[in-house]
Amino acid sequence: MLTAFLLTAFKLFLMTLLPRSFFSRSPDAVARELLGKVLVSCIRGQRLAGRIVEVEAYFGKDDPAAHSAAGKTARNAVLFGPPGHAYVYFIYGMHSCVNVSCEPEGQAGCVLIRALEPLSGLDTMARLRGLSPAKPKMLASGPGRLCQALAITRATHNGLDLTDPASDLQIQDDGFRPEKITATPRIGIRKAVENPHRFVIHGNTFVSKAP
DNA sequence: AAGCGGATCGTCT
DNA sequence: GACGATCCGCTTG
Repeated sequence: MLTAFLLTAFKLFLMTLLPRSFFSRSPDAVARELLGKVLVSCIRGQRLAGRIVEVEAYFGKDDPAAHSAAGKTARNAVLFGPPGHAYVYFIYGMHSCVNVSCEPEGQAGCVLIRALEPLSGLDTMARLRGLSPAKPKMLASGPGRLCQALAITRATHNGLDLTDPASDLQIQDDGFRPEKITATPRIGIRKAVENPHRFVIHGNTFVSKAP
């Protein structure tokens, strides 16, 4: 009991918030290095957290599949702002998906977070997902699922600064480093289908789809 | 195990 | 007025 408490305290102590400079780079580089980091959502004082195990890179220039391909609009404006902010969009009439803006201000690259390995707050995640009992792989394996599990919506989270210590949505580093990363084509798009800009932690069972 | 279609609505043409 | 960076349940094999 005491040991568990000390381990938890030590782990929290080791947690660091990723700085804005981390995100002010190419989406490919940010995507790869986001694997293994921890996405944290604080909802009504509770900490819902999961390790990022699957991501996709989208580019501000020369990427027909990106939401920013046709230029800046009210919907995608966050992508053209400073790096390290949440771009949350609503899709198919019922799902939310969350991205992190990358590259310097004015360039619209981003990384779509596609799957988490749940770490804390699993009971609440299951309730938010409408699942009982909680099957861990059903909680946050998929971009729509993870937003539902962490209560992320466009109305509440779009534009949040993920590098702000006071933010209710953060990305933290707990020291975990993936042993091997696999690159595959991106999922669910119809343009630029071939380019391998989807990255997963090799062998992780919480990815949304087998490689 | 894999494939199909319905649900559902904000955004841009 | 069409479509989409999805999910789920149902069907078939």
